[in-house]
Amino acid sequence: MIISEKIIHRLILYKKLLKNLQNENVKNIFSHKLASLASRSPAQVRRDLMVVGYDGSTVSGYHVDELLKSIELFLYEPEGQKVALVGLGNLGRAILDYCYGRHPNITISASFDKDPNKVNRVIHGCRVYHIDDLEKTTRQLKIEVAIIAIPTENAQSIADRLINSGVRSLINYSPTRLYLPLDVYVENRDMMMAVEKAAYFARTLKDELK
Amino acid sequence: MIISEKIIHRLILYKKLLKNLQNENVKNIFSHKLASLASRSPAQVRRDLMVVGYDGSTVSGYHVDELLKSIELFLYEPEGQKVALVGLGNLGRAILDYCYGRHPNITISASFDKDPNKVNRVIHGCRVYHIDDLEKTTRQLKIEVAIIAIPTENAQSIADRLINSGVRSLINYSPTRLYLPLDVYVENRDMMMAVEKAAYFARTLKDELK
DNA sequence: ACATGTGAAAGTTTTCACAGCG
DNA sequence: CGCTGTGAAAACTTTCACATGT
Repeated sequence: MIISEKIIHRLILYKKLLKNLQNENVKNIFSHKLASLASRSPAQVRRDLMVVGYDGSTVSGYHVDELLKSIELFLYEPEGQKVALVGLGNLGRAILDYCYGRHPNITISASFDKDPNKVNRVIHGCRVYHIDDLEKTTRQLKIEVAIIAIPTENAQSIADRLINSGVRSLINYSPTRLYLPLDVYVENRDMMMAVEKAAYFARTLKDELK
Repeated sequence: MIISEKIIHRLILYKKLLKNLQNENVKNIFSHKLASLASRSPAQVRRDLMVVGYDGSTVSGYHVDELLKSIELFLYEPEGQKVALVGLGNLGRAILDYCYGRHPNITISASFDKDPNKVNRVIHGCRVYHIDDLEKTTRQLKIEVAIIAIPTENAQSIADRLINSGVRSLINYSPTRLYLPLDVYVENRDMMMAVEKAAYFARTLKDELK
């Protein structure tokens, strides 16, 4: 079966919400409750959970720990996955901070910058390499996911170099649109585009429901 | 007519691409060319452009300047819209940098932080206010769009305060999920969730086409 | 009773395919 | 011709509604 990006996105959200519930010592949850936490319909939650193959009980709903385990099993490589971060300006630093300690299996293991003052430092367990070592390090660490956090221009050439070094998935925070092979996953996160969209809906969403 | 988020997103993308073309002095463009720049199908581009009500010519395609003008007319409030930024850590600074000078009509006009060393400074034309002045300043400047760039916990209470001060649209970079009235637009941009999604597709997108 | 899992229906988005035109 | 604009079809996503289980 081929599973859509939307479903994956929601599974990751359910996982996050379930983790919160676990911390609050909630043991079981019904689809309608999880749905309301995720701002979705109960039917959608149930259908999404079909893909991970964990069955709830009709009497007590889903067992939080078990469901969490099933979703994680479905989503993640058990041996862990390494992520590279290109660009250690304000944005790169923020990404390191926001992601640090959030996931046991997925870690930002290398970052790259051209500033010699940053190279060789270690931030949140992530070593900073010179950008010239991008190919070598990426291959050595078997990195498959990369985050581009440089302001512009050479984003495309950085992306090409990453893909040539074995990276299969990119998150692009630069304002440059990237053109890459079709079997590479790219998520574009142009910050200005997000603001423009929000501005449009601030104008038009005044009365109608979403 | 009610226009979907997806179409708006693509229109903003077309606009950006057309701006690039304009800078390269390209005068006209066919739907198939714009489509390939946007990684979409020509039919989709033509259908999207229907909503802005600008008709291309069958002989030379779309006139870049005219089409750009039509899209902008469709998307933006002519008097301009003001954006608030809450949180001036690394992420907030990065957002200011990435958005500065990118849009004539939409500007980040106020930012908020609790650090007294930051308050009253002006960065890229954006004045920093103390977080206690959030309500007053937001109302005074008639701000309708806000960006939440604080790491966690009180994101919900900041969001509530923003909505109570007239904000209609939010971009949430915090890892906290926000619960707000249905007539408020929220875009959640949890950075870790993006990485997790990318990691999943790095594993599964190895051979199949997207 | 009440919640799950799911076939079928409804709704939404994308693509096809072609009339019409310079 | 080779393009646009668009009705109609196809593909995809969400919701409905109910059989089933406890």
